[in-house]
Amino acid sequence: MSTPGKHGPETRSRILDAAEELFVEHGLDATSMRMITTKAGVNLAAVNYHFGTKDNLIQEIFQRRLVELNRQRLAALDRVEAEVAPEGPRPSQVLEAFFRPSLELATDTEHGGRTFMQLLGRTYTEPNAFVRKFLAEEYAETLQRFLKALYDSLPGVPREEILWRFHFMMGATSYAIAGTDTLQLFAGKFDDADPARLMPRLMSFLLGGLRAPLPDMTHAKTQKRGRSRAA
Amino acid sequence: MSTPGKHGPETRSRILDAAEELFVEHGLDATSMRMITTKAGVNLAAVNYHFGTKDNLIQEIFQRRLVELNRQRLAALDRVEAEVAPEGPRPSQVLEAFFRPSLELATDTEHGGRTFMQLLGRTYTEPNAFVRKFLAEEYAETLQRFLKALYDSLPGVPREEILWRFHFMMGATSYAIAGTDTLQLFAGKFDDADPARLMPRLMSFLLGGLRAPLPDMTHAKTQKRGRSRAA
DNA sequence: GTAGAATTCAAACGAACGTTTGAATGAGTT
DNA sequence: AACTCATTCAAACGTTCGTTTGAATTCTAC
Repeated sequence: MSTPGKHGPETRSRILDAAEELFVEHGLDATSMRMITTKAGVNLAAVNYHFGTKDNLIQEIFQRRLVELNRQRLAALDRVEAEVAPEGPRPSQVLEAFFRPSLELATDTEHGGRTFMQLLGRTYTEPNAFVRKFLAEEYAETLQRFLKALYDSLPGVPREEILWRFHFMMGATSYAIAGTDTLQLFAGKFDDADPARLMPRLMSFLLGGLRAPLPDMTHAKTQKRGRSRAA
Repeated sequence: MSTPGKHGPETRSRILDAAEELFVEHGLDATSMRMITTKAGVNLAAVNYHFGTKDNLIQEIFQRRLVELNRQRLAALDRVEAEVAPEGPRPSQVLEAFFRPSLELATDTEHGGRTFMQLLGRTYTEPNAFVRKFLAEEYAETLQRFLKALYDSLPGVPREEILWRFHFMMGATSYAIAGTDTLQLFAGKFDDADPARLMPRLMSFLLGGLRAPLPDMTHAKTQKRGRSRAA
């Protein structure tokens, strides 16, 4: 079936790399087959020959990266769980295991890692049903394990709150990676996008948010206006 | 045929409402003129007649909401600045002035406010150049005033750090509004999407992140790429 | 060196896109 | 009544889309 290339084994990867860049630049829908094949320097029909459909191409792009990314995340979680056997890992260690691999991938400019992470961040909110479906499948196991680890590391905190805060953290991280230009458009300056400095900045913020005092939900149902107390 | 013999100014707003919903559901590109006019129950040519082009329609949808949203934000900032004349507002008050109007708009299900805020959250990362351009223009003044207020409320904290954290906060908020279904896909349960409970949850998280200890950047500078070298 | 499979290629496919057209239809004015 | 002007309508415009086709080309193996 998928017997490796006889002719030019480069063609497949040339397409993948070109498509990845174009998807980041223009979005999934706005990137046409002709743009991809032109940039890759291959024939138009090559995409359908090697990948079948455009959706399949998209799926392969995400899979080749996500499988490796989540493998690293789970390995990191295994590591910290093995280290601190008795009491289990601390919340900061769980967060590090989850977010550091993605930030390190976002640092890699040589192999397109940064390109892909920008694409991934944008795709979390992509309405495309096909994309959302396998994104959920690809993340299911990883999310489940990390949420459990986070629950265990924060005994006494309602799981619903942890889930929400994990949601917030993923949003902050995605924007940090995907949309440097977003705030750049907004705020002007912002020349310093050095990803090596991003990690400590983001981790401080995420930990501060995760460990913030729980909100007072006593009259949250009807509350329209009013000042939630800040510690 | 579809509208029995009546001419009316409804056509414009019918198109706007239908388009807003469809843009949220399928994205800007994937929503066609024919989908919009069919849902609105108007003739295909009506969009071009009333709005000129599809891009103009998109722009009008965002403008009619964003102008009002940023007006509310600035009014709220004026209010807190007038109240606490001498020492200036506290960070929590600045954040409230910025984020509460958007969350309240996201609560409004009757007039499509929630629909629009989901669309807006997704659009922050939209590659569409046309959309990004006027989004930046529309936000320029508001962002500038709020960043200044935030700088003043946190004397001694490097502005670069505040800018980053504001970026993180916008990311977390956008995801909280736009992508409840994102985490829902990931995590399963999550039935409770009551926006009235979202506000205190989010504010606690944001304040915790904003006031987190500053990261230690002592040796983050020189390290460019991964840890290929042992220290 | 020739058979046969794998890959590339130029060309075309039908469908869907945003937009334009020109005639039909309505309400308001004189 | 007739005229005006804004709006609606069915139909078509040219373009681009993702995909398919069938012949050429290149590689592998005998």
